[in-house]
Amino acid sequence: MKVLKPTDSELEILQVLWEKGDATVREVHEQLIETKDCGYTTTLKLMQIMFEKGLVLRDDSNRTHVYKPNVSREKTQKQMLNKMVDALFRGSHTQLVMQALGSHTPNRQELEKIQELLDSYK
Amino acid sequence: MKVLKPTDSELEILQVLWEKGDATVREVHEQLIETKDCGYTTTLKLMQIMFEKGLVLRDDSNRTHVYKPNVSREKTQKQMLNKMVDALFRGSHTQLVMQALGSHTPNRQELEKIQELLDSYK
DNA sequence: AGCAATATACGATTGATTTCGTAAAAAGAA
DNA sequence: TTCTTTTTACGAAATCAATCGTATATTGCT
Repeated sequence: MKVLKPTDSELEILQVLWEKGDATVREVHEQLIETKDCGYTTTLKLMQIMFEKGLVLRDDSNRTHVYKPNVSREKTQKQMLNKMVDALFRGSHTQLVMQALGSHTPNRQELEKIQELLDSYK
Repeated sequence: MKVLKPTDSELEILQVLWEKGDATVREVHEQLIETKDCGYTTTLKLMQIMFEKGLVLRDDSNRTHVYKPNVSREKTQKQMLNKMVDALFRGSHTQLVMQALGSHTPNRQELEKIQELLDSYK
């Protein structure tokens, strides 16, 4: 399986699809224009390209096509995290963890979750 | 100050400059071709563009210009980390930390470092 | 002085990303 | 049926990223 690297715009669309499970172009677009400014056909075109790339699946048995993700959130997270670790943290995951923890203080609940995972490694 | 988002190639060059402190195009290029394949003028052009963007400074008082970073590694890390948290982790730094920890087991020393930071939050 | 090596400048190309306009088909309303 | 709305398809423009070729200047060597 080849590695697919979603672009920024594609990630925005994947976000919506991951949240909803599946969605039409209209639904995705309505969500997108909350935070960015572009026309309907732009969203459509992007999703068509994503389909060609295999990033999403679509059901075109009805006039209004329904799209759903063909890459998992977790896998994409891992992939892009690894890329970032290589490009910015000299390959050290731990450095990235330290930086992420350092720039944002977790609340009590989050602390516990992290502690749990940490303990499982000891 | 405007947010500058280095491209992948620019990050590769910044890596070298961060390591060395400063460097000529030749020095950067020699390092780059260890891992990627491109011509000297390509590296030169990229560094010139980075200068125009303000990503690097350069001393052109001598024929051979000397470049140095104009953005810190740390700040760039934070910036791109935040972007990634927004784009992929629903804004949750903790989610990113969990994912990073989960996909790569830290060794004893790293565990301690993380534990220390964690403790400082309790 | 003449030649080779090295440096910068700059334009051009290629490919990917993002955007939009327009056309055509389908569905729905008057 | 006729008009409007919604949808997909498609092509094209605009921008950016990455690459290279060529020209020109400078340095250093013979």
